[in-house]
Amino acid sequence: MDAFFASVELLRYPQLKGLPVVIGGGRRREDDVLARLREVYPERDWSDGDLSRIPLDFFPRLASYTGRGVITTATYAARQFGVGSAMGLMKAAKLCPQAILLPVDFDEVRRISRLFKSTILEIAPVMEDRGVDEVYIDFTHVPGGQREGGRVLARLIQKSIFQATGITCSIGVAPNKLIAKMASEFNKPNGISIVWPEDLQSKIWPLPCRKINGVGPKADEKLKSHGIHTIGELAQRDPVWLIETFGRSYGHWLHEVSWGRDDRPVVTESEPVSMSRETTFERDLHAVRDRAELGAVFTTLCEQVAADLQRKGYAGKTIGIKLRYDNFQSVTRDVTIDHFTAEATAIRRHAGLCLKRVDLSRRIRLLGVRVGSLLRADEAAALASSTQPAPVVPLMDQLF
DNA sequence: TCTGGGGTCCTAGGACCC
DNA sequence: TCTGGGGTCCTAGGACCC
Repeated sequence: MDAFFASVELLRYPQLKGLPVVIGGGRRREDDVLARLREVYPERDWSDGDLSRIPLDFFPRLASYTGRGVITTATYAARQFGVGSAMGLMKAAKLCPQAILLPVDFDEVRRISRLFKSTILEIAPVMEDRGVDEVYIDFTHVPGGQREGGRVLARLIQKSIFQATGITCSIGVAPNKLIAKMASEFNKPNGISIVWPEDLQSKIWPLPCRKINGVGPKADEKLKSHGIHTIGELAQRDPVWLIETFGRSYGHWLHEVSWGRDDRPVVTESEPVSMSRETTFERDLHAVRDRAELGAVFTTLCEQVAADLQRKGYAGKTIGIKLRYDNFQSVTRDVTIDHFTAEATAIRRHAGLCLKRVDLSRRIRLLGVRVGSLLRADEAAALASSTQPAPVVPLMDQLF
């Protein structure tokens, strides 16, 4: 193996080990739980989230949940009941009513996430950010990165992350990102897996196709309908047939990944393409009957996107909205304007026009606002001053 | 038992220009 | 008036990921 890629996945809330706990729901009554716990048990250190000595009946049971949230993550004890990430909390309550429901502590997650990444960067500078709890690392040019197939370096990273955050992670090392990602799942929650090119048949081919990063529920269903369940079965299919069945690009890609081939580099820097804010209402709203409420939420979303853009230093020129109706069908509308903006009023104005182009007679469960075609704010400003004539001073301003 | 929020990328048709 | 091909941009929807 001449290149070594590692996929590192951080595992949250290890201190809840053994308890059936489900985390999720967000922004609801349960948000108060941690605050209440801090009040009731002020002597305890809540920064490490150690809940093991608190009476269980103190916590809200999942069975009493009535909202619309989904599970962010669940302990292994809760997963035994079939609950897991992205599952609706109402469904989870049926499967495991005794589970304890905790809100997500977003600030804490962000803090740990930053610590996790900065710790890795000190050891291995070629790192790709894949979200709050996941990164790819290129070990190839890290001194000692190839000793024992990468295991020595992986061990050092794992140990350093644990010292910095108190949280465990699993690491997969392989010749490319695709295999490294799959390898990182072999030895959860605190393992290291090395997969060599010659391990393809024994370790990768027996896996279900769904384990491939990029094969989701739809593609998996279609593969199954053709009798393809494992990656090995996929690898045996004629690439021409795959292209005919799944399209030129996706079909070719399926063939390549089934043979463990992936030459994507680890990307250390990237510019955002869009920024958005969206919200699902507690109950479905109607454009006419709930006009005031909808209007207020809409304005808030526009202000939030504008604030996000300004804080991060970007401006965009494609402004759009997203609606989800009560039947879960989504529609989007967007418009591209002739200049870059990060202003809430401008976003609100153009998004408002987009809103007029969709069916507003049906009940709405979600509303979102998006700004795309982003450019760094300084570049956008330079562009504006170089391409536009001197700004026209409005008549009223000239007069007064 | 209905399914969060924040993203990226791909596809496909149509407009428009050369 | 009909007929080209290529390239780019815009828009809408959808799959997928964390």
